[in-house]
Amino acid sequence: MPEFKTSPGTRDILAPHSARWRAFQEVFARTVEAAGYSYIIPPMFEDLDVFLRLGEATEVVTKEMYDFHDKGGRHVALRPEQTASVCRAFVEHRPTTPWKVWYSGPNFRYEKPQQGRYRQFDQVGVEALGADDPLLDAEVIALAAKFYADLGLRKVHLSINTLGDEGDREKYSQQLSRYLTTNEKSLTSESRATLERNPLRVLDSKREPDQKVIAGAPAIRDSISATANEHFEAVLQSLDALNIKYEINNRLVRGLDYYRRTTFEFTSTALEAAHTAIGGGGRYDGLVEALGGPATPGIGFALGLDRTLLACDAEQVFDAPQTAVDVFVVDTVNGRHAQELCHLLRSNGVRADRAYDLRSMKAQMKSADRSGAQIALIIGSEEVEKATIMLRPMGSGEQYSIARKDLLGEVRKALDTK
RNA sequence: GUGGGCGUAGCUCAGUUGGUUAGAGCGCCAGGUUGUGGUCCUGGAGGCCGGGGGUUCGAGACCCCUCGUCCACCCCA
Repeated sequence: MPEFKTSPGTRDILAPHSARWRAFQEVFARTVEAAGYSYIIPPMFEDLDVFLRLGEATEVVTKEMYDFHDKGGRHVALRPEQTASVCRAFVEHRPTTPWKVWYSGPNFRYEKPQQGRYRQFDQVGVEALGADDPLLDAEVIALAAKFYADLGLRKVHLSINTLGDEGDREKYSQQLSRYLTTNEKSLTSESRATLERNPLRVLDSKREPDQKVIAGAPAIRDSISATANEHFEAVLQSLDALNIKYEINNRLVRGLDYYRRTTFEFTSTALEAAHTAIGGGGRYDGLVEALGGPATPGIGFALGLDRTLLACDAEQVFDAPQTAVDVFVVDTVNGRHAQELCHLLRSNGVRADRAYDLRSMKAQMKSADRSGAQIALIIGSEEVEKATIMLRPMGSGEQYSIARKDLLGEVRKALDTK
């Protein structure tokens, strides 16, 4: 057993999986940049207070933060998500609105790891700040849906809800609290504890006894303001116009307390177990203000790479891309011919690799096979004498001699006909 | 954070009621083929049986602790 292993909830991502990750990020970049979102790279840690603004009832903040004091005595934390950082960046730089950005990178939450749940986990996402327009809500949701489709996913389910405005949320929270308190005896002890902290979160409970109580709970849509309701209607209408299928789920509250109005979640129906949630987001119209900026509306979403890729596995789509070289050079003379040929080929845009330590031809051919190269170039003493190279298209069982000076042309020709 | 399953070779896993030098397949290396891979054959390397303690004449198997991992809850991506 090795002395050192990765920390719990972290892991190395090796080929071919790593190539898939990169491709994933590239597809995302293409999708959102085509909609006018620019790339932002926020720092991985910030002043702890930035994240505390996410809400005192948010478990991500209260229980799962990776925080520490740095050598200068600052109390900092690894980011648990990126929305807060983006809003902080907005306040710090005051870009013109609407400010539409996308990001990609790791976040950190101190949780008990499971499949699809890591302490360091990657998300991609977008945030759009400075516009109230319900059409923007629909655009953001449509963008996420398009991205899933671009990956090839079909079994993605969209749930949507509105939490009303700040006052509505509070009003509903009290109303719900009254209802739940009345029925407290029927709730599980866990939910009774949750009820103390944040009544809205009780709606998330999947426990049987709670489900019965929740089924009879008042719905938030009945207690939101006319303007918030109007906003929600407009979002739905726009989604209909874009032909995006959704299900209104008035129990959907989500774990981050900053959400106002529109909130949504994508689940994969191809996945089972606890990690079906592959992405989500919503409006957070009070967050910029909470971070000391001017009242600025905002909306965004984040998708988990791991879970989305698990969904891809389940649907057997979005395979890892091939990263093979084009050519493998076998040199049984001294290795220097391979060195020079590789250099020449690479300089001319041909992907080339070789073996080292002057191993036997058999061993080098085996490496050539494993490399996935389409052709092997073989150089032995005979070739060196005649200034030729043996060109062997892999898989054909045939090979032919070419003049060394014709290398580039012959290689290109052989690659083309493949 | 709570509860449960599982930790044996690089990987996937066997390992009888505790009994001598711990196995297989795949992968890796070498040879069969002194210039040729993908098939086949032969051989080889590679394990403090997750770690620590205990029971026993004897532990990979049993007990305790610990760490890791997986599953459920919780939370969420």
